[in-house]
Amino acid sequence: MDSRELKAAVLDRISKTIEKVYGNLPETASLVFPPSVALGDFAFECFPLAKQFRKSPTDIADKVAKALETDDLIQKIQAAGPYINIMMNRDVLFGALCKEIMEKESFCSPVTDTPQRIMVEYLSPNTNKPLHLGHLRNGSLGMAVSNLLKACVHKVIKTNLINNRGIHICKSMLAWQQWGNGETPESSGMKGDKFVGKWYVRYAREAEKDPSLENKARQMLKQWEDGDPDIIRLWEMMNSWVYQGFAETYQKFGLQFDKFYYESDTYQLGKDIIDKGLEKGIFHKEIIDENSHGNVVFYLPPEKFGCEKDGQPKKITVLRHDDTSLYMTQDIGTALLKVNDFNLDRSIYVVGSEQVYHFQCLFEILKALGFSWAGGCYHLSYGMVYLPEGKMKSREGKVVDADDLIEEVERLAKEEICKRNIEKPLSEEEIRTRQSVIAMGAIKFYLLRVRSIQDIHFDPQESISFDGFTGPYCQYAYARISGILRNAEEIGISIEDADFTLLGNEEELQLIQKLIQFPDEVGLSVNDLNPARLAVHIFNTAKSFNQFYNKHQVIHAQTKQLAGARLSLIKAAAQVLKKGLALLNIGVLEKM
RNA sequence: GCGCCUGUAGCUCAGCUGGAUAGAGCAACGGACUUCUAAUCCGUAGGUCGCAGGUUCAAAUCCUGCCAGGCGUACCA
Repeated sequence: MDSRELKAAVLDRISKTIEKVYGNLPETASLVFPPSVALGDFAFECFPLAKQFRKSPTDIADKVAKALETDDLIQKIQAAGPYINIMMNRDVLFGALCKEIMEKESFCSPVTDTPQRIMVEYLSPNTNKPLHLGHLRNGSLGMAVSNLLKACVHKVIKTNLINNRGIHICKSMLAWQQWGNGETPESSGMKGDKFVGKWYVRYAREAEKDPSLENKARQMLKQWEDGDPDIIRLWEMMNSWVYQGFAETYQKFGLQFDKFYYESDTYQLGKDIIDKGLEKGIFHKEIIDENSHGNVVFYLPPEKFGCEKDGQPKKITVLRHDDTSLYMTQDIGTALLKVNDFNLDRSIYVVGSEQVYHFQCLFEILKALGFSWAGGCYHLSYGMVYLPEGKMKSREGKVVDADDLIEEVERLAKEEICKRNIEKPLSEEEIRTRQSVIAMGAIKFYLLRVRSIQDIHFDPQESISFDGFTGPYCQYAYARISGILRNAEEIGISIEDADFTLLGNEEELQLIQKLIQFPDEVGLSVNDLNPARLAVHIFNTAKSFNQFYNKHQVIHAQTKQLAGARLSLIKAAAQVLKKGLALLNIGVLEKM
């Protein structure tokens, strides 16, 4: 019996009792958890019934509690004010549930009745600079959301839309062309994305002194769109450097993609759609005057987007007057391509919150174009990452580089690992594995533990901490359980000996409660596309285990029946921790 | 100006489909390792839930107004 069936069975008995007492089934009924496990395992609130039966909730609680009978499932019933507190049979609460968790792989999955085809586009880097902390936040979110949706048995397609064309890309190309002297990542010993990023920064520096560069970059963009072979060759070469560099970081940070889109492949489709839309009168070619430049624009519906000061509807440019495309052009093309390729029900865009307006406009345009699937598009936005000295600005080199951060946290993890294994030094290989799992866990957890809508104020000290509400704290709980399981096996303690009626102290109840709550927490995290909720719950589970661990013995318990029962409990807890962390794309270690 | 978001303990944040005493982590202070890994645990201290109204038996949570901060306001992405 899993936790949902367990709750449903309890609720069913309460509902039937209410019907017996008041003649009608309750209109709404759900179980909650008492503020303290000493009160009971579940609680039923009678507030909603007060209206239905025109009685005070305290009265109802009292009457229903008296009428409820104990049975194979329910051990004890007690009214407490407007609540009915329920204590479960220990054999069922601990035994059946732990067995379920240990044996059934899908124990935590809130499987949906209506599986959908869902695309999660995330990361979507520019090919003119290396990945930074913001990308790590984006990547952590994208992976976690994908995992969560997949756990519900949705078909998820993880996509990376590579922004490999446009004026900004030309800038790094121009700088390399002017001052690069044929240098390559290989000849300079640099990672490819770092190398190209260097030239982007160089451009910005030179452009301050020489404003004519802006025009040269624009010219180069036009040449690129016209297919100039020299420019295309240069572009291909520099792109390949960047892709190579990105691939290393994806691998290291555990980012996976099922499909790569390249804006160089999709912008043309965007242009075609806009041409057709222009014919149909969805878009409009501006007349050139002092206010407009002859661009192709879309007028946003005023009832939704308001008006300009002069009372005109707001417009948004979808194609430049010189026929070069913009971000919006490309995004329209890509959106259609995605649906054509994968027949999607939903399309999720994991993109920073500074672009909410852009996506509101994009989705509005898609709707205006008559695409029925436009309603399935959703912008999953996340807050900015601030540094102690303010907002990250890549053009000014004011960023936390992704590779640097990873390296730094790995170094700290290594220190901790070695400190703890002085007597029996570990192999280099073992250290590398452990430091990577711990460091990645630390970074990902730090980035996922707050709601995505919140801005993150990046504190270098705190971000790499392994204490408190962190990934390594959760991993450590798992490693401790693993240690106990190893020892138990050696000593010959087995869950076969378990007598679950011996369980029921405060710490055991706290822990089992976390395991019961797990599937619902996963479900709520999926509904809100909010991995932070799950992160909190995993942490609480680890904490409940640590509290239990500090106060009670497992393999040295008074009897082997108790030892077996506790072993079963912590083994189930380990499964939940592992599964939960895996949903956040965080690994676990048997030993730390 | 307008739009969106945020405002809860010294700091970073949960809680926001209204319900039992408003929680956690960090930092501070005091304790616990001859005992399954102390990357742990326990205790102390710390809060007019931005402000003011309203709805309700019940508001951090819902509604209105205001204040403060952030982002956006498109021929950048």
